[in-house]
Amino acid sequence: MTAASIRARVRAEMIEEIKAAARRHLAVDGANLSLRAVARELGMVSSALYRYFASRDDLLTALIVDAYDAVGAAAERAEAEVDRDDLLGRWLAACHAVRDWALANPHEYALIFGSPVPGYRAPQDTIVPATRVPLLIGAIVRDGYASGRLAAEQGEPVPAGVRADLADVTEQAAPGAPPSLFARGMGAWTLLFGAVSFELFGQLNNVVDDRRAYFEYQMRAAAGMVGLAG
Amino acid sequence: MTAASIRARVRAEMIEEIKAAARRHLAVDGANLSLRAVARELGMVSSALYRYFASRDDLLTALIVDAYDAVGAAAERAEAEVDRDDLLGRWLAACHAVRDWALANPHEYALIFGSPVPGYRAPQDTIVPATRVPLLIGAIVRDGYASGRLAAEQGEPVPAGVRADLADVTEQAAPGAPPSLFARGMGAWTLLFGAVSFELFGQLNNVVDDRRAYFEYQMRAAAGMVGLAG
DNA sequence: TGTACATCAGTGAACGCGCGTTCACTGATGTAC
DNA sequence: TGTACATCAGTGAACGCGCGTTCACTGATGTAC
Repeated sequence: MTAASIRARVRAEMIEEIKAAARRHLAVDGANLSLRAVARELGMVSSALYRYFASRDDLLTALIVDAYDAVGAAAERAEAEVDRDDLLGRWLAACHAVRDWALANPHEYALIFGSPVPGYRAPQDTIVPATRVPLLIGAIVRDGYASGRLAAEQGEPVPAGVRADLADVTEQAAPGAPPSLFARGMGAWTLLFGAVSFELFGQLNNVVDDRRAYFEYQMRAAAGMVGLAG
Repeated sequence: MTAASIRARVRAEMIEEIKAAARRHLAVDGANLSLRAVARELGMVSSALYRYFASRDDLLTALIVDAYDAVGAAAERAEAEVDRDDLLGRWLAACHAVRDWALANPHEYALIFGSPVPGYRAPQDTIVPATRVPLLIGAIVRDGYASGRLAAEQGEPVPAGVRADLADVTEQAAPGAPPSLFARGMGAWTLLFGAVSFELFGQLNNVVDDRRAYFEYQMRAAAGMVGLAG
């Protein structure tokens, strides 16, 4: 291992340490992250961070990208363990993985699925990681359609304009499947994150106790909307 | 009109002006609202605000209560205009009212349905206003059940534990209706706010163009979940 | 009707903090010859 | 193998801001007699 590559590795480790400290500080400041507080926690002077991130927004972007990647990877990992033919099982595994990740990392979840950060403009880098969960849902839907278990039309008819709007994204996420089916998948995706947000952001306080059972019920209902058999 | 009541009215108007200025500043600072900025906009010195609100958190609480009341009132008003027998129409009217209000007041929406404000602890005062929309959905569901058009059981079976959890809140929101039906209503409620949040927080960017048509489709699908006939 | 007193809104200075970012610098480590 | 130079991480001071909250005060307006 050359000296240069050691230096690069140390640098990469330092970047990870900075991000880890910043993640811990999300709990305190929310998206209003303080560079100086992060530096203090690492025993550095605040200006030293500029060796690693060009600005506070750049650090925030890195946290956002990591968070999308982490929740996406968690969902993919859980879904991959389920028998390919068990469509409902794949969907539920992904749902619970998203929820478990969110409960374990509430502030990172809020960073990506909560209120937009005032004054922060998301750069292009966040787009691809943000698609991992929708792509996963697309894959389930596509498999269901390809094997003839999911119908193109079911339940509420999807208006022609909406189908046209979704043609592109369907081709990317679930190639070969009809947009009308993908539209239902997007409904399930919406219900998934709506349910996690409600739980995390306190709308279920004093309403539901067994959060996991309630969540699973709602996710089964979402699956029913899509046509995933029980 | 007595002098005392004039003084009280002027005071009430001042409180409204402060809240209006604060609402405008939500757009800039998000939940990280600056008292000094609000005072500046009103041409006052920051300490003067303490005649009206005991602290920054108190002002935030007032904004939160107002926001819940505003979105609740908007939904109630729209829903009230629809024929009582048109359950689907009542639901869709409420949905569009929520979405329209959110699009017109995105920062207030984010304040109540976005990430929790770091360091802010919601007092009891926010609980009742927060229930207006769920209560409205409860009323639709109750009417549907009372008139025999909504079945107690439909779609995914609701686990016994979840039904037990929801017994109390069902009795309050939809007295006489079965918790299994109200659980479906909560799914619709979740999908409603999930859809609005996705639209407002940017998850639909570059995905869907005709946001209104897409939203209405998803809300019809949510209605289908509950059993509201088309 | 006139006067003494109380109430209350708003001021301005101060306390004791915090922040992101820049800049010239030190000193260690690596590279090229 | 040894030396001159380049690279790079981290320092510390500074710039120019911001903030919530307290406190003694002024002066206008209302109340009680």
